[in-house]
Amino acid sequence: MPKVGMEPIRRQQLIDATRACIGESGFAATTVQSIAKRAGVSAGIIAHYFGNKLGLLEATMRELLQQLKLDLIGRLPANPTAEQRIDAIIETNFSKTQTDPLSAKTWLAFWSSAMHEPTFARLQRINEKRLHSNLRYSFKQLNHPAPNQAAGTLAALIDGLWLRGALSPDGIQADRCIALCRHQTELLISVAKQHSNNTETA
Amino acid sequence: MPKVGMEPIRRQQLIDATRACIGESGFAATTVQSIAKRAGVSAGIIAHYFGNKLGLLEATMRELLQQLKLDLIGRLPANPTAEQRIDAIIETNFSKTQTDPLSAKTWLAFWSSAMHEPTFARLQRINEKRLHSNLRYSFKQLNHPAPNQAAGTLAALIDGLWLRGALSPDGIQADRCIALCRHQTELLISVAKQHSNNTETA
DNA sequence: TTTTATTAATTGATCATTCAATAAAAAACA
DNA sequence: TGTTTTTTATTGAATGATCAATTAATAAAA
Repeated sequence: MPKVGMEPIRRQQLIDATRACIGESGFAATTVQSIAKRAGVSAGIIAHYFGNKLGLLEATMRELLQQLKLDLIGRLPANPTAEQRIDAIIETNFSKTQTDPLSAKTWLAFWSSAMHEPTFARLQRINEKRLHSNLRYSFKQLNHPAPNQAAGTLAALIDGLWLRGALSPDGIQADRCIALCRHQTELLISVAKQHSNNTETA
Repeated sequence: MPKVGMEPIRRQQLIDATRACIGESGFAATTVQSIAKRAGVSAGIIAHYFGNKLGLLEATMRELLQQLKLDLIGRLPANPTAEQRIDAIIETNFSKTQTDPLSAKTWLAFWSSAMHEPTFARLQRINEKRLHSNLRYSFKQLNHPAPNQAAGTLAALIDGLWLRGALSPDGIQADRCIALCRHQTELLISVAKQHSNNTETA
């Protein structure tokens, strides 16, 4: 049956199947057999395209991160204001593609594996730092007196809502999470404005 | 060698060993062999006291939850004010016993397993609800206009700081987390007070 | 003599990886 | 153009390791 040029097709099929398996059954129950079966190919092909199981898992996590990155870029207007940037970050993190139960479970599975798998830990840390520095930059623009702290608060709030949603039987309530994050942002900005007024009049 | 009355001793040894194994090597690498070895007993004894591996894991998670519960009770003064109650909750969640890297990793491992293991999911949900309802009750006492939302925010912030710390190479920075949560609580209370004034003068 | 405590070895299942075999397609060659 | 060789794509079976659970055996204590 072999046709030429299957590599990109098979790679994508296998990555998709991996996401589906992890989301559906978790990391522990995701075997190369179950992935191959879902992708409709033989298990041996995984070694051919990804070297081994870890290689496939790494490629899968990379794609999740890439998707998140592109999603944010797509939501950012040209020359965004600080408020717009924060808003785009919030919306991206609670977008449909990120909060459907399958993706949410896949993310959390990778997060917990990152504790003991250096490959995942590295990727996870890059993502975490990007979120934090994007937020910090925005709060700096808003003259927040403690941009680092404000960014840490909002980043943790996003991750926390995310985690609680992933573990909840109802899944992530995106609208409610976005509303909560927006409200929190307003709170943090109002603190920044009060500070601005105080230093101006001082 | 058998002595009588070993049951409580062995149970505790095995639970401790399980926590240590999961915290050190993660869920995937924690086998009954590795637990038994660390506890200095034979693997067969696990079946004798806990039925099977899942039974031991469940007992381990129960102990983590119990410890958290007792920790909070110990920190609550008699007839606490709402502020005191919130403060005790924050301090408990970032206490030494909860934030040392081993415990943090063990918690996160159970959280992610809860996605696909109903036994863990049930226990995790009970804990989550207790945190939320404790906070909601306190914000209600403070006349916060949206106690449910305020509780959701602080609970998510706690979990988020917790998650980010568990995945960070530096571990959980308890002091910083507590300071952040306190600051957030003040923010939320100040909103409550403004609301009180508005409704009084209206 | 029965109960409690414990081990070490066995069993059977599962899993990732490797490997030999197969064949279509492409390239090299005649 | 026709033929041979090489490359690419794929499978299914084997290999060997690992693991949870079971079991038979042992012995102290009641």
